[in-house]
Amino acid sequence: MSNRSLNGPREDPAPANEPVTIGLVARAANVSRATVSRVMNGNTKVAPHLADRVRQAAQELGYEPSPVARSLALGRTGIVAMLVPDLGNPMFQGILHRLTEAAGDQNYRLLVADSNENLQEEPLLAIEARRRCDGLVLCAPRMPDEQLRELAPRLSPFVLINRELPESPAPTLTIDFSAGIRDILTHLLGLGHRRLAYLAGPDTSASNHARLETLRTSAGKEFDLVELPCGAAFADGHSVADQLVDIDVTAVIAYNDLVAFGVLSRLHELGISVPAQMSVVGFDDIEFVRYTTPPLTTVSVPLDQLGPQAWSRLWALMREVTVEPDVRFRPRLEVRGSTGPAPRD
Amino acid sequence: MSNRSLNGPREDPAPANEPVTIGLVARAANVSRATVSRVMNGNTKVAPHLADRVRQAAQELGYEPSPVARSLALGRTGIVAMLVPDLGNPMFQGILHRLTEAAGDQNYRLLVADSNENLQEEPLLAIEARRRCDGLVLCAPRMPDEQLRELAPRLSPFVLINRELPESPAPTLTIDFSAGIRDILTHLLGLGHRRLAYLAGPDTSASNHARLETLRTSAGKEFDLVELPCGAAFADGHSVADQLVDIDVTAVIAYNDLVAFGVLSRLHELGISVPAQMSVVGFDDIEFVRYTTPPLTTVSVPLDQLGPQAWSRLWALMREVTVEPDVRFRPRLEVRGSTGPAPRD
DNA sequence: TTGTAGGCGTTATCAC
DNA sequence: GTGATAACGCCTACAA
Repeated sequence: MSNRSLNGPREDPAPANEPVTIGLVARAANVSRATVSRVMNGNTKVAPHLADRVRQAAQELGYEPSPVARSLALGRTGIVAMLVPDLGNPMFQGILHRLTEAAGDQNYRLLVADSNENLQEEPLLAIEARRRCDGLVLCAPRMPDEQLRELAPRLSPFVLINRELPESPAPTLTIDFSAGIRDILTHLLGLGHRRLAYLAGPDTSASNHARLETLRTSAGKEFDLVELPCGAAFADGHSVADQLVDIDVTAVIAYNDLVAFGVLSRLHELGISVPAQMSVVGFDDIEFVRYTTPPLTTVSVPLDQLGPQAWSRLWALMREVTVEPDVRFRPRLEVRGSTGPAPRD
Repeated sequence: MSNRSLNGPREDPAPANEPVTIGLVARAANVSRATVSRVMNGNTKVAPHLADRVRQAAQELGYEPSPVARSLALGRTGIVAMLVPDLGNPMFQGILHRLTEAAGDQNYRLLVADSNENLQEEPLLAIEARRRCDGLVLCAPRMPDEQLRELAPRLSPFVLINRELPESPAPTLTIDFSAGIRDILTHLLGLGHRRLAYLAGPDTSASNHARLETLRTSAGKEFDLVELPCGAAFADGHSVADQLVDIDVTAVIAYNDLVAFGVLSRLHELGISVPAQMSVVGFDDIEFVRYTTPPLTTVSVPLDQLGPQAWSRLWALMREVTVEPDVRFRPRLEVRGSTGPAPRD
């Protein structure tokens, strides 16, 4: 049993542990609460000797304004929220990192909500998160357009990340997945590959649809396409890799880097050499894939920019100033060691 | 320029866009605000027909209680914070993920603060984060004992993660780094390695000290130890690997998995075969290292448990009930493919 | 059961 | 410049 919550011997005999509020400081400094408030915020001018008294009293009492009370009085919390579909996905790590950083520079804090891919709860979570703060960065790639649209008014101000929403009422940051796929195709076809596999992500995923559509419309003439249901995680790639050997493809396009990494691993276990026998391509360019063996050819999505760009738009929205235009990030093909000429056979 | 912030044609002609508060609902339902409050919270009994009127009014007006106002009135926010030294480190991803999940089950949200390894700001950040919510999970492995100790009263209730603090006033979850190192040594010595390198992490890192100390006290009799300053990131491992070839070691112990991964990658580039020519060991067992080539031998730290365990303690603290005892997690050696018998030479 | 009224800790608008 | 005083939106004794 812990005794940590027991009170030690009382040290302050007098004030019976009165919570240290602005009123207490005011009394101690013999001024009004208004004056204490002014000193703490430094906006208005107050007489130097009074200010000193206040500061000293605050110091001695260990006073600090209550953020909650300030939030209520000011009508703003100094917090923004970000909702992600799966905190476990490394993709979000960079976004969160940079978003926290950017927001922090303006003295805003970040609340993170994780819907855990639970589409039922997502709308409520978003609303709740939003209500707790001043703005929202929403990443909900699986939410139906219609639902998102009717949700929008209750989420504003917010910025939308990593998904399309035609006629979006909110600033939107997207990634041109189609362009990325086209780059990959050009690359692989140039290497002589004519029969490709696509390891599909979750079929609720908008970005998976975008990839798939581009692939399907391109397939047929120059190359054959085999679609394999897979998923979005390491383990999915790892376990799907066995199927690859049977279907006679020379190159694999994975839904994302995690999957590609799993494939790489499994192929190695199977003794299939990459890229000599099989080329593998990822998507996202999350940090560590340049260190895989061989380093993964992938499409680099500028994840690092997503955070700051989202922040600057949200910041503009909250101040009601002009918002920068939407941007659709053009991914960049990163050719590394996991792709090579198609085996002659 | 975006026209998103312009108001569309006013749709509600009557109530001049009055903010929808509890008072509005009360008027609409023709009851007192107290009654609305009671209905919304469902604690007290109110007459069914009144309750219905209230619910309907709330529904129509789109009313939802303000979390900020509730927080002020109730004296609790329903938020907990976690402070991490570097959100970019994958190690925290799992912790955050699970912590968010566990807290969410109790309807608590998570605020995340990232000190970005800035030791100056860290105390203020911790205090600020804590004040915004009901409790704190603190991960500050570089903060001096003394400072943390004097900070403690202002952070309470909080739980301490991933560091030691003798006589800690807060519940503490630590990892037995020494034991992990000892396991690694036993493993490597058993494989015949007699000359090892340690790639040191940041020298402000408490966990680095723990590892180092164990290594140093063990070294000398059975094996030689070469310490190489390195760091905590992929890139650090990658760039330090070149030095390994010159110092004639047969095995490397990396500060963490990231570093080990970087080493693996560089060794492969250099044509040095792992484990035939060099064994490599990591630390942490972050998710993807089982997929490296070869899969990384590492010490598995039960990161997944850190989040939930931290939460349950914080939860207990906040409710002022008995707190579970501290736990020092015993890491488990995961022997995979990156270690093997020392080369005969 | 329901309403009245006061409080949660700040900030902001007034007079002085 | 400074101090009352009224918000901010909600909750909860207490009284009816």
